[in-house]
Amino acid sequence: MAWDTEKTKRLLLDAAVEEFAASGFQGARVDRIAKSAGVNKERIYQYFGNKEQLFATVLDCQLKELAGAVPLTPEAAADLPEHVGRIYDYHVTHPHFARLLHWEALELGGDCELPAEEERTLHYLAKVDSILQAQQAGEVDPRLDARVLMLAVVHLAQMWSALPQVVKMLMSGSAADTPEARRAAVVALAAKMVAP
Amino acid sequence: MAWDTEKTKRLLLDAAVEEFAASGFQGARVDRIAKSAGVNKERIYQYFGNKEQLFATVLDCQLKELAGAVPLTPEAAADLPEHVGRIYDYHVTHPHFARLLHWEALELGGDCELPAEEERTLHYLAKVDSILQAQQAGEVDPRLDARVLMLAVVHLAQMWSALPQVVKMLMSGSAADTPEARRAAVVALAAKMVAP
DNA sequence: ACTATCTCCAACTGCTTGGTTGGAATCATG
DNA sequence: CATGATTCCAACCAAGCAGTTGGAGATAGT
Repeated sequence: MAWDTEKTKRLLLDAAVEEFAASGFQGARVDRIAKSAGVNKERIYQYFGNKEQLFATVLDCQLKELAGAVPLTPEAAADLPEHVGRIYDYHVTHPHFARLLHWEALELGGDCELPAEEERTLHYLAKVDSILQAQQAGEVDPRLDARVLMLAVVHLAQMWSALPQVVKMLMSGSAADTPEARRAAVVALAAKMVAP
Repeated sequence: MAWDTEKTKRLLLDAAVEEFAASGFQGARVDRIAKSAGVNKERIYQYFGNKEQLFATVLDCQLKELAGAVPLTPEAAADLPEHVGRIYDYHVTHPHFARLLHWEALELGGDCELPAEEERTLHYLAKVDSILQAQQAGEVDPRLDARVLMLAVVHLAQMWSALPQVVKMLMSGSAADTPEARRAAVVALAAKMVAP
């Protein structure tokens, strides 16, 4: 049987995404990644160097994707609340992305060089620019700083996934608490926030 | 010299708070806690059982405190934006509390029994009640679900501390980005959100 | 002052884990 | 098909870690 090193690499990366999203860097076990990928552990060191570099690779790929996943074009910025809704949808279908983002926040913090920092910064700044245009077009309250607004959008959109334990304590046993209601709630909140 | 076991306990707990806030459960080292408290490691096992129970104790104390730190009385709920400002202040002066909250989110999640769950739930529900009263008094938009509003308040208030790397990428090199401006921004956002 | 009990600590144990190695199987090339 | 490079893997290693132990110093009751 022929070797398929690309496939092995991909298997490892996918397994690593799962493991790191679930347990973070410190909590992740290299053995588990290898085992769940059905690949020998040693491959990780040949392909990716070591655990730290594997983590960096995972963050690099996934967070790049996260920043660009729901594009905020100038047209999309005209309806910022709906955009928040779409990010919310993205978090629902890709729960490990938000987790990686938070692991990055806690384990790396804002003090050191980040994976894919330049590229992600550009992504964010492009979005800020779209918001600026929407402000000039009168579709978004021009009194708010566009960057602050962008940050608020990010946080509103992940309101339901960032602190599940708080959600649990607040929402325990509410029949009306459905995914659709949650989406509608963040969209409504965003709408009030950006209204001119 | 007389023993002062209470003091040793407190030294250990304080050191544990620092260590767990900085590194989470998996990342925290029992040796480091003991060393930074200036106490022998074995004391931890005598006083707190094991690492896990120490972590639970730390979360229990600190998160109880966090939930009750900035009380949301019915009167305070009348000016919800200013309340958000006060929570923001609290996060600025107690940065490890928010970190513990996020470590709890990532490492425990919403699926298992939480430390001090009942007490914290009561804290939160009391706050929701205050918001409900403010809504009836016409000081807060009555169309929004009070619990959702509470969740949004929590998230807005920690907008600047939860994802420092995103803040960094968004705000890099902005002279106008001061603590006062940040506070004013979250207060303004909250004001628009809750306005009837 | 004697003894039982509590507080403290240095050194130790055993397991987990990141990382390595030596060699077998597979492939590409001349 | 011979040779050298590459992919794969089981077993191994050393370090770091949570948790333990045995005994020394301090205290309180009698």
